[in-house]
Amino acid sequence: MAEAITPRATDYSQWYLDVIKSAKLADYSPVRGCMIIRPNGYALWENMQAALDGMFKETGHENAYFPIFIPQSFLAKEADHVEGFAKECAVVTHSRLKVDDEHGLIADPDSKLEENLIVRPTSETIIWDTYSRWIQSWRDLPILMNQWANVVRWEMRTRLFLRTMEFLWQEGHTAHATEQEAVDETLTILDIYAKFAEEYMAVPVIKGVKTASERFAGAVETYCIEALMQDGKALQAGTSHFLGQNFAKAFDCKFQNKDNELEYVWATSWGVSTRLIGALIMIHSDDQGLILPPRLAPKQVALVPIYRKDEDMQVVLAAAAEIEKELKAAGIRIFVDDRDGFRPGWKFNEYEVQGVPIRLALGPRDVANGTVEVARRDTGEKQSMSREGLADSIAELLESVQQGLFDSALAHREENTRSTDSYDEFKQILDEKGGFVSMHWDGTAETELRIKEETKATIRCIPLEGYEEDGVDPVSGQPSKSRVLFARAY
RNA sequence: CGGGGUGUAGCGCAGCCCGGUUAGCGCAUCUGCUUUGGGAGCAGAGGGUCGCAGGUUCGAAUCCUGCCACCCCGACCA
Repeated sequence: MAEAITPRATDYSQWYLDVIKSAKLADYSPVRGCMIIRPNGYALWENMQAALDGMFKETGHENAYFPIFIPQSFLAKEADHVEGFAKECAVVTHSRLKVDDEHGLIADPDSKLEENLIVRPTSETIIWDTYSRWIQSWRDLPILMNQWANVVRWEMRTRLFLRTMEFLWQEGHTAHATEQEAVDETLTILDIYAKFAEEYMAVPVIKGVKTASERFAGAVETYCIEALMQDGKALQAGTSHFLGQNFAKAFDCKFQNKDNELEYVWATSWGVSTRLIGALIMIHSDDQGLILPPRLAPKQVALVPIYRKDEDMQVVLAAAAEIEKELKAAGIRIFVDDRDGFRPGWKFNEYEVQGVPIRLALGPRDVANGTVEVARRDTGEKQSMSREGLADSIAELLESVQQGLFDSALAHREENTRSTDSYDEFKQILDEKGGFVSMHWDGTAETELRIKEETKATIRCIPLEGYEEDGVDPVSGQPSKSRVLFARAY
């Protein structure tokens, strides 16, 4: 046994870190809280990017790129925004190093910058400064823009993928002539996020609205998708913000409308990050390691050739090459592991730990019989399949794995979503079972805060659908118009 | 920032209380032979400023002082 993965039941946090390490997704860096994304992790991210990017473009968005440095003064322009981000900004103050006799290498005092630069924690400010120059007329609108970038937030406590000081994400920033158009955009993106999570990641999500206290700094309304992890904790998987005219006012971004009047521009911003990889790991994987949904898996199928003698090797590798060609032609991402210095058992284990959805084993016996051994990672089932029509069988199996992962994640969420009208029962559910708890809430920040302080549970969202009903908040005794979803969260 | 912990080979650790030959062990690595349908076996080899800086001592990984870093648990967050 090279490295053991801590079982989930023993220590869920350690299990999560062990899975990342043994699947070679990421590594720690010399700098606290930063993460090295290894090829296995990055390939996964690239597949996520490709799918999302396609959906953004289909809905009329274009990619651009803005600088990593933002003048410090920009951050000060939107009051809520600065309050939200000021405490976690990396600040660049000098432009040079020099060797000092006493202290070694130091920032050269003579190179102190005229104005400090902030390493972007998000790009609203620099983008709205730019939009104020780009937008004059209603003809300049809308602007539907996205960027793939890295951002830095100086977090106090970090966790690989879930919260790192630097992370990769996409941030969309759109500008509109009317409030309705901006709200519609916010919801269009929310739908894209939910579709991506469910159809590609096989992660069921709940669409909802954040409460005022959980809202993005500078937003009028924050919409989100929330997912439930295997340990019963919730994770915010993506957010889409309706920014109103807040940033337009802060950066004096006005346009002349068809009636010849000056109006402030309406805004949205939205993002998902490498945190999604964390969600993927926590939702599907098991004590043996990572489990990847086929649609995002960099390797969908790994073929392990088995042979003893040299003449067997020739025959087996030739058959493996045929299978490879056949499956590739059918658009399946297959990898033939013909490395000689590793034994089959070792390879079986490697692909299991790395979450490859389907593993094929091909030995002299199979070649003689015209079969191949097929093992699926999610259920562990093994079967012998005929080489006849193999590409179709595998494609079907991949779909079945994809659907199976979604179904079991959904079943888990449903089993762990409970409704209550009693605060005592609410606490009991959180302590004994975890998961989502649906309860009435009077809509006040006071009650929300009290519940958070007493139970560590937060309102994950006010779901968009299916939770409206008249009732009473059991904590305050005040009337309520809708249930909301509470959970302890990452 | 508060609480706890850890720094010794690439990784994981022992040794430290009670100072004393050449600082050990497991995994990994390299070489050779045998192996190959579920993480191979045997034999050999390489690899260390014991976190950093002072101090005590004939002698410090070990005792003392100071510093630094990282990890875990809380408050904050995509």
